[in-house]
Amino acid sequence: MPKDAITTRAADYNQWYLDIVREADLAEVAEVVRGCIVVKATGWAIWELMQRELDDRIKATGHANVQFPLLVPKSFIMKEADHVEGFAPEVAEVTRAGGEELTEPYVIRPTSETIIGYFYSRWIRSYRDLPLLYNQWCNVMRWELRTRPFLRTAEFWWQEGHTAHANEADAEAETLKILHEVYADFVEEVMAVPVIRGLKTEKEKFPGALRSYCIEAMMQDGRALQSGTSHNLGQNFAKAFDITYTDQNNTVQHCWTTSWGVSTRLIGALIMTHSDDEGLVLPPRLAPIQVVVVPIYKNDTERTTVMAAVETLTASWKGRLRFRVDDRDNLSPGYKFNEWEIKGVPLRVEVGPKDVAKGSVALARRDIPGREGKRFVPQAGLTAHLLELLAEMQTALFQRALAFRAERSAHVSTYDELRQQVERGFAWAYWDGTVEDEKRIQDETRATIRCIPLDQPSEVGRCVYTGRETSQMVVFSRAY
RNA sequence: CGGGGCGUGGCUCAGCCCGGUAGAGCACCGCGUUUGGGACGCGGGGGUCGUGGGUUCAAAUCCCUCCGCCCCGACCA
Repeated sequence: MPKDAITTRAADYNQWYLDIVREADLAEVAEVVRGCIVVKATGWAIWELMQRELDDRIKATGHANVQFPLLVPKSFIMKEADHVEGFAPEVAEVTRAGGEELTEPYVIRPTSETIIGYFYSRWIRSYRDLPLLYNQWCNVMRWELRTRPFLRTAEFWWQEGHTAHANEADAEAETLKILHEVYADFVEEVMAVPVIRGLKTEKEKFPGALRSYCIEAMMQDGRALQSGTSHNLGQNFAKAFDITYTDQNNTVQHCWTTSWGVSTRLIGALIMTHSDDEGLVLPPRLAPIQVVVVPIYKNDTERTTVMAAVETLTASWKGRLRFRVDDRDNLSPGYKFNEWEIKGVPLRVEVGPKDVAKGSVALARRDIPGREGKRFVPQAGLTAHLLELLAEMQTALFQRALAFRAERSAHVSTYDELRQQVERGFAWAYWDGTVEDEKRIQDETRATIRCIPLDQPSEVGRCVYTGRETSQMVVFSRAY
């Protein structure tokens, strides 16, 4: 394998990203299906680990999993005005089946608010049926014009939660609970990716929502990646689909609904937050293989001794560590070192004849690439040491990402400063402009308001664009 | 969807301008020597040159169609 298989970030950030996806064997562009990818074994293993962590949190907050159909009657999509406008351009339709034209075409779900709304209207009768708290794990399709593996593909995999509540306060509480207890908690604790929790502006909110909340992360090129959204849909979908209930006073009321989702895009966020020019870097909690063992030997005698030592060493790992012993006989150790580095395995243990003699192993950590991250440690107490190191790396990656974001963030008070700051990262600014102002800024700077952070300053300042006095602080950035 | 670039063994590409026997490196298979940071020798297998059409005695090469990919913009989880 050529040494220059991965373009450096400095040379071409986009190409670097594509190289990582390919070299780490996460996914492949499915050339025969426009805009789609094949998620390969390693990529899917990461997604499964993500799913498990998210699913635990979704259930811990009282939700149950269900599955709705892939196909949605086209008329359903048309029922909520803003929703139609938002999604119409990117839906794929099924117009023929069973060898005949369908009387009503189906769309392949771009999201399931409408079909779920239809069924909720049949299921909900009384306030006693509320709240209704369901989630589904599925694939969806949006016919995107420009696609990139994980970040934007025509088909992607996600979870979409859909809940119905008796009143606005309950729906709002649900929306925020998901944002904090499920999404932000998962992304920061498990992915080691720091996020800003915020509210979307009118311009950026979900089509059909009353309010959209989001978590925004900063990638290593300073651009923002929306990593999760949670929407308070108000009564918009309830009205479009007649989702009503009878309250304690025997009055018929429209429900308040929410929807929220995170997708395989998170894998893109993971790559672009932690990885380096050597390859993928995975936080230990999401690494399908946390420790790889590379045995080193020159002949069969050495092989036997070394493999016996490896067997003893790893005996207590089962169930405590996700590990693999790389006993492939046709590749040199050096090749394996590089391969596992490219694939982002957090820790590598090398066991050779000298180690067997000295009771040591060589231990390399991925967040410090090359020989620098390598040291010799005693075999005694190795398991505990590995577990400690994994925990330490998890924290170190988060801290490193946090420091990077801080370094690339700045408060700006003039439009000129804003223009300059969005070239390198997040620009925090007081804001009291209109949707039109926001569009104009996007035209001029290619940056948008990523969110209105939930933590707002107590002081007032002057709007970076209009100069009006305001207490509202927003974050501008270029985004994926 | 606009502008630009590109489709040739699995991968990266040469060949195309100027039509005439499909090539290289890496990867793969076999044997042997190797193995603590991307090993080496010898032998071997593998390509309807993206698709469809046209021109020609003859097309990877020239012309048209469609499909796909990459980059830059506009739109989006």
